[in-house]
Amino acid sequence: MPDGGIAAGTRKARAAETEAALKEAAKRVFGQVGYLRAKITDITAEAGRAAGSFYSHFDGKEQLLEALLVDILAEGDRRAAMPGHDPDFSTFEAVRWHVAQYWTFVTRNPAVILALQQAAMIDEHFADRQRELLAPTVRDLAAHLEYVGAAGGRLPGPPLAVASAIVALMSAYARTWLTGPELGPRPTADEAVDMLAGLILHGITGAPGGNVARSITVSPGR
Amino acid sequence: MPDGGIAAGTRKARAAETEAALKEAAKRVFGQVGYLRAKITDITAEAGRAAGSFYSHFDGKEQLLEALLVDILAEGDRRAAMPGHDPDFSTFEAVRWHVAQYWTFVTRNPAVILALQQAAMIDEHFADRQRELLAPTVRDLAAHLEYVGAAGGRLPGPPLAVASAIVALMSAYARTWLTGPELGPRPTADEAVDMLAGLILHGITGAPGGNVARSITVSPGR
DNA sequence: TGTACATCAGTGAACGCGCGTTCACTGATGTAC
DNA sequence: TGTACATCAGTGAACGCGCGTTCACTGATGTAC
Repeated sequence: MPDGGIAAGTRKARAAETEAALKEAAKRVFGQVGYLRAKITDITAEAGRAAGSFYSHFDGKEQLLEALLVDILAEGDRRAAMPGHDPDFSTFEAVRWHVAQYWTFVTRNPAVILALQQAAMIDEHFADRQRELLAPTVRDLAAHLEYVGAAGGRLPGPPLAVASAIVALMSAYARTWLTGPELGPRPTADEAVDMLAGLILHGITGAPGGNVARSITVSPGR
Repeated sequence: MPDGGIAAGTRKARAAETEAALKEAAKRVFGQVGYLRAKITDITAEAGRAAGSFYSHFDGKEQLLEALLVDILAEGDRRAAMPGHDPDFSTFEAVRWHVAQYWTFVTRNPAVILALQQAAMIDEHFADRQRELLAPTVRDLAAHLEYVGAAGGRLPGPPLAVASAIVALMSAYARTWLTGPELGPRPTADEAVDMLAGLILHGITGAPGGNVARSITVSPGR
């Protein structure tokens, strides 16, 4: 970020810089006051620009959120090009891997995820967007669960319904974890992931807990 | 509800009637467009009253929601005066009983619950209120889980954290169930409760499922 | 390389829409005598 | 029981605040010759 005055750069570069500044400012504002309460002028002020500047880059707050979503999805796609994972869901490691994936995604983009959750409450478009975002995870989980069923395990319900419930569990718990405060002491990210994986695999009756060697750790959001 | 014109009743009765009409209208409007998008004039129109009438009864939308919360909590307290339930959480029945309790509460008051969830996103007061509302359930669950731990079971984490996750699971799944649409076919209320109870008790590896005799069924919201 | 004009990113005061909130008014219920 | 006045629930047009959005303007970058 070269300070203005020295090397101003081309027009396009300047515009791109402002657009990026607005996006970063929006994430900070969303993180502080949430999407619904965030005013356009909060965002421009945080970015150090005039109010009118906003509309040279976005049509409105919705379009800005949409742009942020596209950004994190693009990043997610890059990450998705990964080696195939273990389909055997009867091992703690396999389950934990999925939970950790999800957890990393959420903690990397907390402001955008929270913004989407809020936007989805009043805007049908973003409600759809949220479902789209979670659908691949649900389907992937459901496929694993069918494997469990085929291998003789007894699921508590149809694979798709159980997968939905598990995703609901993860996103809801992630939200309470992100926004706190909770009743007890807040678990660390690794503890939270261990607990969720244990709960998903074995419920409340006997689970490996956190004392199993981990091949995948949760990377902290930077 | 005697129609106006015949027996107008006393002033107080008339006022109480209007207040009740506003509350009922609010529930309908909240159910249709949600709390955040609901306008005061939507509510008064739905109740068949003039806009100004609203402020003879409530100071604003927040106070109206607060009144609705007090109503359902009062009803909940009446219900709470119930025979003590089985503390042994290793049986499917005991777990299912709790899930069914929660499910009944939510499906009886869907509009108010959804409104609270929305209000909690932008209003710290209602965020606190929501935590207050769930805290007894979390603590009750945690107590049961300690019992499980004492009886030799191995929990996936500290009782309070596991209880939090379970409550998060129930409320999040209830919300997707209420607001739909989901990916697969929507389970019935009994199926949903069976699945949640099975998931909580045994996770995805072997659970009684729905083929166990039920002592407590879910009463449909009327 | 230099000059004149065009284009564009960004500015911030002003505009105006939507909606919460007020208030003078109406008609009916309650009270005093 | 009857009359005159007070009080109150409800009305709906009007007001005004907050905030999104516009737009005439500025100074700098790009282009034409």
